[in-house]
Amino acid sequence: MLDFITIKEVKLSIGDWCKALRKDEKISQQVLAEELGISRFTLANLENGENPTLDTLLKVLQYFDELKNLNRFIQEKTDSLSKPTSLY
Amino acid sequence: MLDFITIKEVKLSIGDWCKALRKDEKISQQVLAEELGISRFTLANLENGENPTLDTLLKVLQYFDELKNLNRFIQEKTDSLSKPTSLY
DNA sequence: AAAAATTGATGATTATAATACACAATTTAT
DNA sequence: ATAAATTGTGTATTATAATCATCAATTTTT
Repeated sequence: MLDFITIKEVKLSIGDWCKALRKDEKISQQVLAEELGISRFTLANLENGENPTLDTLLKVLQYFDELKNLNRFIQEKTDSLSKPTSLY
Repeated sequence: MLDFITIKEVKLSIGDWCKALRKDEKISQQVLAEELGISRFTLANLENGENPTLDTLLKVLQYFDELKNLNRFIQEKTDSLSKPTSLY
């Protein structure tokens, strides 16, 4: 391995994702923040890899219709654990 | 569709995932919290679908070596957006 | 190149997540 | 069934995310 990843890196990835989603729809932080009912500062922090609440992240993902995909990803992970031990 | 998902549901999924990861290793909230340097209360809240910080979630995922997978998921999402518009 | 729009960043205040302690309720083990 | 361990939940306090206002810096538009 050696390719271990830090929490900070994941936060930056998440920030990049949120920014890409927003850019893709060509809306400003200002506008999106208003739509989500959060401050522009909070949104900027999320996009810049600061440490927001899970709620803030999920609000953004919900707006861009990414909640279902994420939920599927998570549930698959959970299911693979609760299964009778993948015998092979 | 009609199968839209709420933020609360995703939080519960995330909590279930974290709990499943912990149960899979057969360690208590107490022990895991100490390992992560967070309070047992914070960990319990995460597992019960409350609203933690992203940092708390990522600490748990890091412990169970799930950061790399998550990061890949996120970056794929980001890449698919920054690509030259999937022409079809 | 200038103007306009967008974004990054600061300080002060508010809201809330995190901590610490305790105890009840539940789950697991004997 | 009892005891032990684990987990959920309460209050009080502390740490920090979120808000609000503002201004500088950057990016985009004309």
